[in-house]
Parts: sequence; structure tokens; C-alpha cells
Amino acid sequence: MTPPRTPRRTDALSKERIVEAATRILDTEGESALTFRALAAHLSTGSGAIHWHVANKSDLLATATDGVLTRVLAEVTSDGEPREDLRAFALGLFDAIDAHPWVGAQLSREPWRQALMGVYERVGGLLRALGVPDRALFDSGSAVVSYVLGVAGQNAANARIATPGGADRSAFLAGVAAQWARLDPAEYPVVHGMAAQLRDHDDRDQFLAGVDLILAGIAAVHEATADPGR
Amino acid sequence: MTPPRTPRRTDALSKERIVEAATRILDTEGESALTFRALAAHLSTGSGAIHWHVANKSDLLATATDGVLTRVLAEVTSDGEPREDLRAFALGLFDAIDAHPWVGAQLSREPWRQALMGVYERVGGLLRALGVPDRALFDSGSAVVSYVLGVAGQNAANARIATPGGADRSAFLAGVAAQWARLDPAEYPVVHGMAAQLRDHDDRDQFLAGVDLILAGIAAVHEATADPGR
DNA sequence: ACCTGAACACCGTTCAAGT
DNA sequence: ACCTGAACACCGTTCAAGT
Repeated sequence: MTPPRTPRRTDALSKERIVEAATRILDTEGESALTFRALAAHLSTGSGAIHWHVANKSDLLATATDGVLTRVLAEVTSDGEPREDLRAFALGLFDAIDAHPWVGAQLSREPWRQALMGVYERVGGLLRALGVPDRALFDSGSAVVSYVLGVAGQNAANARIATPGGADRSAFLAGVAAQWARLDPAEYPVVHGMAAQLRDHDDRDQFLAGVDLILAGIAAVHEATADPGR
Repeated sequence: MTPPRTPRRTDALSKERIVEAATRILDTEGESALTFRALAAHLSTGSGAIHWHVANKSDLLATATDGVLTRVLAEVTSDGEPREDLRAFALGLFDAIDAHPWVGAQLSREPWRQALMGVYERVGGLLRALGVPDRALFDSGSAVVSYVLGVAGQNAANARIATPGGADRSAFLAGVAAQWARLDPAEYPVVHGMAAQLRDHDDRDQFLAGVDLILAGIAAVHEATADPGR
């Protein structure tokens, strides 16, 4: 009489289901909670089974990241006024990374390369619709994309730092603001003066203000250098 | 007769020496090579000794990151024309992260918060010297800082992806450019058209172009909204 | 073809024991 | 006070064995 093995699950495992479960763990418990053992438990299977569908952890993170970004690309449509479409798209990326902060931490990983292509395409297309000449599309697009990713990364950082402590975001900001306010105004005149703004600002508003700033710069530079022979 | 223990080292261990060694490992062998065992071997001590000086790995990474950023703040002076000073400072951050790509990956970690204060102070001060009104300093400064960090993060990503493969940066870029060129122009008209620019562009130049774009935007918005009653 | 779960080589961290 | 190095509880990944 052999010892009873754990009964085989009926619903088949698949890379899709694994990535789905991984995303849920990342969203709810954070990056450090995503282990193959935890994942296996969630899916009531063995860790080896996961490795049959997923090459390794990097592959898993890559696919999950790609999923989030692909969804943004698909869900945020660009069929209106280009300026508004661009703001909406940027905001879509912002919100996606806000909802899945771990994606911001994947910035420096492979998966982004593929997704970034789609992002560049979208941003470039909208900039072109705004009248940016083709030769300026690369630099302008790169500036927009870099800015968006920079904010995303910082936001991911804040989300990470804030949550572990248990305090929510506004309490966290208030704490940093208080620290800024306490700085010696002689040594840190600017930051000292920013404390109140830091405490009260809205991340999304500030993000959009930055997008508008860059668009204004693109418009200014573009008009200034608009080549006559074109 | 007791078995001979490893002779006690004469030069005292210190947090400073540990962080120095850690930085060297990070720079030369990459982030994955930094383990307490490797570090202990480099310093010919035990892993426990390191934990006596350094709370944990996070503390170690934080201190190393802070060191790099502090050095940039100290070495890049700002005593000339504000616009040039700002470009030089941004470039200083760019180069530092280019030289220590692992710093870019620390973006979403605690250590940055302290260093970021100094960065905001410097950038804000220069923007003010450029004529940006105080109330606009926070948003403008945030835009500049976010952009710089975004580029830094992406560069760290490229450095990471490129080096493991053994190919150097230009070969890596050529590969990605070739991939972009191969894309269906009907589906990816913009990115397809950017392939040549991607292959030939200079990272530093493009970075500075972005800084200039943002500065142009700040100037434009500032002039447009310059309040008469001030 | 797909899954199980023990085994392996590693990791950060702790800690009794030394000097 | 500072250091040593074994021990502990983890981790990703592999793999013989099952169905």
C-alpha cells in the first residue's frame, strides 16, 4: 500500500494562469512575497510544475510586466485630439504603475524593451500628429518616455517605502514634508520652502504638469527651428 | 593543542571600508556578485564581522548609493551661468549612474530619499537663478529630476542587458536598431523610422537634448504665465 | 506531456564562542 | 569592542520518479 499522493489537480496549469497568480501576489503582498513556493501553494501544485511552464523567475517577472504594459497599450485608445490623447496615454502608464508598483522596479529589466517599443510608437505617433517633424521625433519621444518612466520609478519607490511601514501615502508624504520643513533654511532654502507644496500636492496633477512642460518645450523648440525648406 | 585559527587582521574593519569594497564589487562584477560571503572574502574576514558594522544588505546598498550621489553633489559645482550649471549637474548625475549602473536600480529604494533632497535643492536653486518663480519651483524641479532619473534608470537597464551578453553597448544598440528596422512599417511606422537614429545616437547628447527641451518648456510656460502683479 | 516533491547549491542573518 | 565561522531558515532550480 503506497502512501497517498496529493491528488492531481483537474484544471490544467498554464503559463497564463501562473502569471495571473504571480501578478496577484505581487499586487497584494509585494515583490518579496513572490517565491516559487508561495506561487506553488497558491496554485496547489509543486514548484517543479511551475518551472515546466516558466523558464525561471526572470521570465515570470518579465511576462507579468509585459502583461500590465500591453493592457495599457490596448485599453488607452488614441483617437481624439493628439494633445489630449498623449496626456491620457501618459496618465494610463502612470496609473498602471501606480496600481502595480512592482512594474516600476522592473524598469531596468529586459521585459520593458519589447513593451517600450509599443510605447515609443504610440508617443511618437501622437507627437507627429502634434506637428513635430520626423527628424525630431526620436529626441522628443525619448524625452517624454524618459520622463514618464522616471516618475513611474519614483512612484514605485514611494509606494514601496510607504506601504511597509503601514502608514498610507499621505501620512508618508506628511512625514517627509515635515522633515523638509525642519531643514535649516540657510542650507536648504529651496527644499525648505517646498515642504508645504510637497505635503499638499497631487501626484497625478504634478505628473501631468510635467508632461505639459515637456510638450511646451517641444512646441517651443520645434517652432524656433522649423526649417523653412520643408 | 587547538587548531590554528585564521590570524586576526591588523587593519581594522569599518563601515567605510566595507562600503568601499562593496562598491568595487558592484562596479566590476555587477549586482548579483555582491554577497556577504564574497564581500567577506574580499576583506578577508567572516560574514559576521560585516554584520557588526552594517545592519543588513539594504543598509549596505543604501550607503553605497548615497556615497555615489553625495560625490556628484560635491564634485559638480554650480558657480557659473545657471543654465550651464544645470546642464553640468544633470550630466554629472548621468555620468555617475552610467559609471555605476547599479545606482540606477536603487532608484526605488530608501537611500535615494536623502540624496534626492540634495538634488532637489541644487536643481531648484538653479531654476530659481534662471528666473523661475518660487511657486513654480516644485513642479519644474520635479519635472527635471524625474526626467534625469528616468534616463538614469533606462541607462542602467541597458548597461545590465548589454553587459551580460558580452557584447558592448554599440553592438547592443545595433542589434535593437536592426530589430526596429525589421518591424512592419505599416504597424510600427514611427519606431521603424527611428531605427537608424537609435543606432547612431549618442546617449549623452540625447540626454542633454531632453534637458534643454524641459528647460525650454519651463521658460515658455513661465513667460506665458508671468504674473503682472509681481 | 505534464506534474510531484525531495535534493542541491546557494543566500542573508544570527549567535555562541573566541580575543 | 570587535571578530570568527558554524548553523539556521530561506531561496531558485534541477531532476528522478510518477501518471
